[in-house]
Amino acid sequence: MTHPSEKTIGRLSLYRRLLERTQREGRRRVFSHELASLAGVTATQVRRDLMSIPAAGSPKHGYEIDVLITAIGHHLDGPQGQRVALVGVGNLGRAVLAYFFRRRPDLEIVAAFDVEPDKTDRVIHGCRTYAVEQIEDVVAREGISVGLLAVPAAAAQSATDRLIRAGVTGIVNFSPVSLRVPPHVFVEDLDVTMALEKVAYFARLGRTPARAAGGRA
Amino acid sequence: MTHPSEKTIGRLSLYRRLLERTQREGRRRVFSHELASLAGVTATQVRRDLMSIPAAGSPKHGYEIDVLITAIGHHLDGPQGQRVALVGVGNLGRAVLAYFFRRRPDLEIVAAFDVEPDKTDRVIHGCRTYAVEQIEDVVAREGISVGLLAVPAAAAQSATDRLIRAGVTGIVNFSPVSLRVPPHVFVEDLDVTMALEKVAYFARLGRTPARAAGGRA
DNA sequence: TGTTGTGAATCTCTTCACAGCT
DNA sequence: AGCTGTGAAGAGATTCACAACA
Repeated sequence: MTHPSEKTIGRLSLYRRLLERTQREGRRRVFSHELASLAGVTATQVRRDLMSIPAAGSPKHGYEIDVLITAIGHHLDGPQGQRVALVGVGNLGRAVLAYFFRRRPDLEIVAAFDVEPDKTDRVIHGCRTYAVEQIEDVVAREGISVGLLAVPAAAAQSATDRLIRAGVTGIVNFSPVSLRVPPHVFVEDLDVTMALEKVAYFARLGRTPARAAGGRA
Repeated sequence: MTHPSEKTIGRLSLYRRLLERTQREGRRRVFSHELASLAGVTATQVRRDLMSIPAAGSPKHGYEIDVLITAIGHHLDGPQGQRVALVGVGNLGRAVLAYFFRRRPDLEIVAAFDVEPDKTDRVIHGCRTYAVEQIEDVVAREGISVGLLAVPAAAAQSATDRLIRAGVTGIVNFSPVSLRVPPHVFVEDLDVTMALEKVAYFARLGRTPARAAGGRA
């Protein structure tokens, strides 16, 4: 029972959402092969991931959904939630704001930043917007630990530096550049261009790269 | 010299963009350790990836940037480009349209679809929009092979089915559900919720999962 | 019988180590 | 000396195979 790997953490996040949906449909229990089918992975993979929680199921009835959701939350979520800042209030930034508005109260986007004056000092989807020069002050004052970076490539590194100076230790990076960060800061890249080129490549080849299609990456 | 893996394909796409930028800055040659530094990976990784092209460098001067860009393009790109369809013209869809407008002529978004009548039969960032019922007709007629899915979770599977019926063999999926697709269709998930939860987890732990921070995933 | 939990085997990817080149 | 190209080793992730259980 070692620490869950990055891949496992990602899948646990996915399992939780699938379980919440399954629960809303009225189900109380699931088998590993059912959850696996929803997630597009193997049943063994699901059980292996759940070992790291750890969550116990019964060979007769599978896993209790509410127990599983609680157990996953106990490992994924902090004890008192985490606050998030968004940098870049363009189309993508607004899409992210709209998506997370009131969706995850324990991962709330509490401040957004932009360079353009007509996008600052406003409230968009419940989120106050500021000028990028205020990142250090506001992020530190609000106790924000996570940053969402939705700015053009040229502005990405300086925004990153500001976030890290203010105490952020994790960044979701939508911009198509590799960020330079100190070793204690975790970066997850969501690179649309890379994704599109990869998909175009395998779409053209008409084959999937050595794994069953439809599975999560 | 086997087929490049999915990870390698993603990195080659990244290298190409970094090389194009380096070239615009006036450079003619790079060493593997320079490209590695820009990409956030090791020099050995870069050379290993370039082996699959294959691209040859000289121990004296490194790699010729224009040769490298051509060689990568020769493997990543199809001979006559590929056409892309977008489903979902909300905030996210418009962000994607704006980003790719005239950026990659060989991967052009030539049609967009939405359910809402006020978003259809228009031209947004040079892209014609249609009703989702027209997906089969338009995608087949335009010879589109790649789909970008930016719709709410509830609409994702039916949009996927339409795209696949019309001949699409690769999908970039922004929606937080696992798509059911036949084995010949490649899906790449860009799941913002999963990314945010993963980042929040490692931000809280203050450690990076068994690799140097700042590298690409 | 059908499922969970898990050691062992397998597979994939990354890094090491170094020969060969200029 | 410093780099490229690459076989081999190492690390990590997934799958196999099966004991234990209800």
